[in-house]
Amino acid sequence: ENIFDRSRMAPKTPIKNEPIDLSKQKGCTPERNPITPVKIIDRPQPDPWTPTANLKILVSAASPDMRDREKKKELFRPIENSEQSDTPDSLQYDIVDDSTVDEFEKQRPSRKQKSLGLLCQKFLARYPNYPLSTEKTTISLDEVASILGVERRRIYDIVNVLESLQLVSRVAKNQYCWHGRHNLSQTLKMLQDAGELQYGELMTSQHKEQDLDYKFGERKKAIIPDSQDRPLLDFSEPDCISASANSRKDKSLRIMSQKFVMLFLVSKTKIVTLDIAAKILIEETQDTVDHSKFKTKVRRLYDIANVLTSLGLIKKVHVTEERGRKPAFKWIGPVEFPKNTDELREHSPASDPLPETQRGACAQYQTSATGKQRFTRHASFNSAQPCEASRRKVSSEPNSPRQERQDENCSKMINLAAVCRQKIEEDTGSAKKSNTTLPVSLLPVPGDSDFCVNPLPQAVFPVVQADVPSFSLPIGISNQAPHPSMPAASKTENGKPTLVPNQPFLCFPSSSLFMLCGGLQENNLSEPLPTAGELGSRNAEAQAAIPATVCQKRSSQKCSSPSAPGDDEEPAAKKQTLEHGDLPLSLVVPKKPSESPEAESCSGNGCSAAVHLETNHLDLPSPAAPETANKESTKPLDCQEQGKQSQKKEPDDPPPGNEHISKENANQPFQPQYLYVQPTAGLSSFNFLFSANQAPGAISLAANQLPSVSVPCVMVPSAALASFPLVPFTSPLSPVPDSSFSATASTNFSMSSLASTTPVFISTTAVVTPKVSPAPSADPQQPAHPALHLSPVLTRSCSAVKLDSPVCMGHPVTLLKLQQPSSAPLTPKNIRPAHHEAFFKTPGSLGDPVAWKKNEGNQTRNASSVQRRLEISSTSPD
DNA sequence: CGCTCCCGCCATGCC
DNA sequence: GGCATGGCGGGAGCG
Repeated sequence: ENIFDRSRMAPKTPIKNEPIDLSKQKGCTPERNPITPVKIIDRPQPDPWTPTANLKILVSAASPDMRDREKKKELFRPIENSEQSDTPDSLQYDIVDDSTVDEFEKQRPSRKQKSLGLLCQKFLARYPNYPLSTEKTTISLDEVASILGVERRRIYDIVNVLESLQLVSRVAKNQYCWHGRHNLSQTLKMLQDAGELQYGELMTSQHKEQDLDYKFGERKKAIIPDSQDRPLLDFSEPDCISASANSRKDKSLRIMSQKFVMLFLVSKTKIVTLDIAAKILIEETQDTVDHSKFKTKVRRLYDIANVLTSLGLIKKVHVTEERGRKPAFKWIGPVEFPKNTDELREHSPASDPLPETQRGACAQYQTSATGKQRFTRHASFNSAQPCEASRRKVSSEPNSPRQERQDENCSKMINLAAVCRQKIEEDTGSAKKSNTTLPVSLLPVPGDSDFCVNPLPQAVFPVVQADVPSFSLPIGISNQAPHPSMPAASKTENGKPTLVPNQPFLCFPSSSLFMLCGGLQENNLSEPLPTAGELGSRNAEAQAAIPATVCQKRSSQKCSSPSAPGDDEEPAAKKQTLEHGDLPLSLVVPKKPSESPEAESCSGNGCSAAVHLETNHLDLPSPAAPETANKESTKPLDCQEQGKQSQKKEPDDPPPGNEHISKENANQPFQPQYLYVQPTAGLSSFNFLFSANQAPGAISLAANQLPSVSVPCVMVPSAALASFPLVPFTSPLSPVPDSSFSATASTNFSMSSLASTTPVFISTTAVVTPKVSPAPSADPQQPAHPALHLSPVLTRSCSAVKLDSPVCMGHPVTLLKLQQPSSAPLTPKNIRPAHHEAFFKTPGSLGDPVAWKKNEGNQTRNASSVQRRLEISSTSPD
């Protein structure tokens, strides 16, 4: 057969190598010949493979077609084999399919199967994210090409992008050196810096206008002066590489890749639409934009994006603009580096005492795998944390040997996680796109409009949960974990007011009332990445680690949010949600104002809100952190389950971590329950969501605040929703208290709008009392033993229980979560009232946003997510 | 139908 | 001239 092929193939490039039977050797040991392989295949036949064709084939096995196919198969097989053998990571997917499916199908490579992204994954699977410093892995292009069963040309595409990030460097002809992600964070930082210089202001410029920034209101300056790109970074050389080689033009792909990444890093929103990127890149090039060029650029960007996606640095999203929906990519990799800007930076390796490797791992994790990152992060965080964390938290834990271990573990875990993730993703397949749960969880992802739409069952919750927990955690908890980073980071970090959650929101049509039941968490948990499981194993250390992870998550998340609070997300998606949101949106924002003015500006836009939400999520997770340890233990299970369930998990590495956290949060404390109430009378178009968890007071607050918000829709964290089963109440409901609720609630609401405070509470717990009382006594929550302490399991059970019966009703479990915040010394109750007041007060009254923030920082956490939301809103109005 | 982006022709430049 | 690189864009797969 081989021969056969050759004959066909032959013509083109002379056989660089001698005819190799790639097929055979590949499987076996391709290694040796460095030579350029001959093209593996030429496409034997023109005939399109159609399912039908397959059938035919089947029918007549002997047909020539069959043969060809077979050939193809073989060709591909090598890939599969390599994958399998090489890396577990690789999708098993294919394999499975193969078994199940006809061989034919396998063979026929669908376009997807040949995608650059997939190819890149396979490629990456072959090498460790963080190779030991000692070992240098060299990559032979020919070898890889043959192993992966693709043309060299494709490998160039991958390698060029990887090289732009310094994951590899060119050593010699046909030889590249694999560096892994150790330097990734550094590289990204460099790019970020460079990007700021070049584009910095730019982000805004005209192009952007349209999109992201623009929306956000960032006014960016127009242009960049220097722009022209010099090659920003010539990483390549730095490494070991011999730079000798690069002369060729500018190697646009490499440069484009760097610039593209820079755009993300510079972008507040972290979302870059292809067209904008193309325009920017073209401009730099200075060319006049001509359509064809534009198209070409876009094609290249897709190539780059595919690789970056495989690296887990970006994900595809859609930005909805006035004009319509545009393809865009969102940065999901590490955002903050040590830079000054964000707190996050702290994480940065610099501070870390850890060995490079470890650092690398950290970095990797970020980029790469899901949950892993967290760990790494936190490890790094720990070290780093001091900065922020220290402030808030107590001690930053220095890196202890423990950390190192953790790191190691982390790396391992990460790998595992990565693998798992991949699998999951694969399994999930398309799923991610839509939900991207992971992303969500990880990222707050508000961005994706899609998300908004989709309530995911999965992971998302974290967000919700996060809200509460986060508060607490950050506050008190932090101690343990150095993590302060986590929650703190987002929120506390800087002392800024906590961020509002990033959570993605769900929009509900104003309709009747919906009860959301808590308990979802579990589901959410599902998301937990394998990583978590792994982590769990380690758990022991976990505590420390966990927090770290949390931190990481946060950091990651935060990064996004904090750095660009407003922008974070997607604008588009948000927009949808935002629409209503405008008001509300603004809410969130406040937190960061300090840092990002932008955010503020953005806040105006819905965007900010989204961002905030995300933040919250982050926060939440953080709180969870402590719990995490516990969870971890549990997690493993969860993970599995999750994997199945959630599948969603996406590539985002971080998410997993978050997820975990979230889960944790969810588990314990919080099962947030929300009520969605349509406003009956008073408010014309308002719908409210209440969180059961929150103290009644909170609710009441809402009412007060409401005025500011007049949105037809209520935004709910998607996560939350997802987690909860929604029960639509058509109208007043069942007799159950709920019904009462509904009634009351509605009234209240209306009231609220008018007056104030009656809080409507539905919580299962005692809370139910609708205390209208001004104060939200919040206390009910007191219980709040730190959820953390609670064993996740217990919590779950509890939640479950609650849910079960009344659940629908929304007996919400109010849990402790609030308390968690308790960790904070403050008495929640006391505090709350204050908050509430503040919150409730009209934004205007708020006047002291600062106070708010303060409160938030401390108390806020205590407050339920809802409150926060409110708060946020209030602020924004400001 | 339009978004994606695979595929591979062919230019560029080194040896 | 041979070969390594990689720019580039036609056009097909896919949703």
